[in-house]
Amino acid sequence: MSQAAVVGSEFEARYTIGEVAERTGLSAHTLRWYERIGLLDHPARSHHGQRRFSEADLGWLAFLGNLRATGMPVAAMLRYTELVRAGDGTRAERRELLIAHREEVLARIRDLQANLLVLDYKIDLYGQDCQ
Amino acid sequence: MSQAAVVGSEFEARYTIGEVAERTGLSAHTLRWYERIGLLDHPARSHHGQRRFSEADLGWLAFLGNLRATGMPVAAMLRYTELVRAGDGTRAERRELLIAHREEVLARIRDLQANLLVLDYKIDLYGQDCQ
DNA sequence: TCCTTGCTTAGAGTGCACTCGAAGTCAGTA
DNA sequence: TACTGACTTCGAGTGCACTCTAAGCAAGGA
Repeated sequence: MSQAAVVGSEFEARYTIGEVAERTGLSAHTLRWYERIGLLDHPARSHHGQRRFSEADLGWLAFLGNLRATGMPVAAMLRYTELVRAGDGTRAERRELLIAHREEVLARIRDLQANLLVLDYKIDLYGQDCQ
Repeated sequence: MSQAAVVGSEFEARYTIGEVAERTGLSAHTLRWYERIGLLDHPARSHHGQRRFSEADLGWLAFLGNLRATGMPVAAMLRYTELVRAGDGTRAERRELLIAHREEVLARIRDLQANLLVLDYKIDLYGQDCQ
């Protein structure tokens, strides 16, 4: 990590794309792609034109990571991002979107667990020695 | 469902591809594709050359459905299928394969639950009215 | 007779989420 | 001086799991 990253506020822009790639597990290509499609605000630039991401950018990427890890499609993440950009008037709608997504994730977990039972049963059968 | 489906043994072949499609939720196209790539044994044929699936075929498809629903890639399902075809000598290996898969699924569930906590937190924040 | 459902092969198309390549430039570091 | 890593556009490629089309034919039911 760069020395410049040791101090500073949430909005101070200091991480290079390479550093952010390492921290988030996304590739530099993907970060630029996120920016291009609108998932990510255009980050600050250094005086040489290189991207410099802030703590706030990292936080946003981490949240996108949560959505992604729970299987939200990019199109829905984009919708959410646009609501955030649209300001406080969209808070209720954002909340509903997250709640609907949570329901889907819960349903997926239940589904996985149900299917897991069948797997367990099959594994048990193999543990004995018929069929 | 056809009348012919009312009685008969596990190995009696009686379901048309359309009936199987309806029962499994897979399309007729996909069923033929499964057969072509080796996920499914060639089913019996009627005297006119049409596929006639047995109860046993349906059972196998249901099990494949479990694997699929837990996110097993087709390549791994194929590996498992080949082990089944190879006979009883592969039972230990099949069991290990299923156990390894179960571990992955459990890990995925844990991961979903962890990410869900963040979502819950965010939803809570929206429930109040800051940030 | 017409409609539905089935059959065949081989290949193309779909949707998602990246992922990479080309091709050239620029800045900082060892 | 050489190397590394950043920059640009933008289109093509990847991998997965289907999904469909074409084109023509056959059987069964209303």
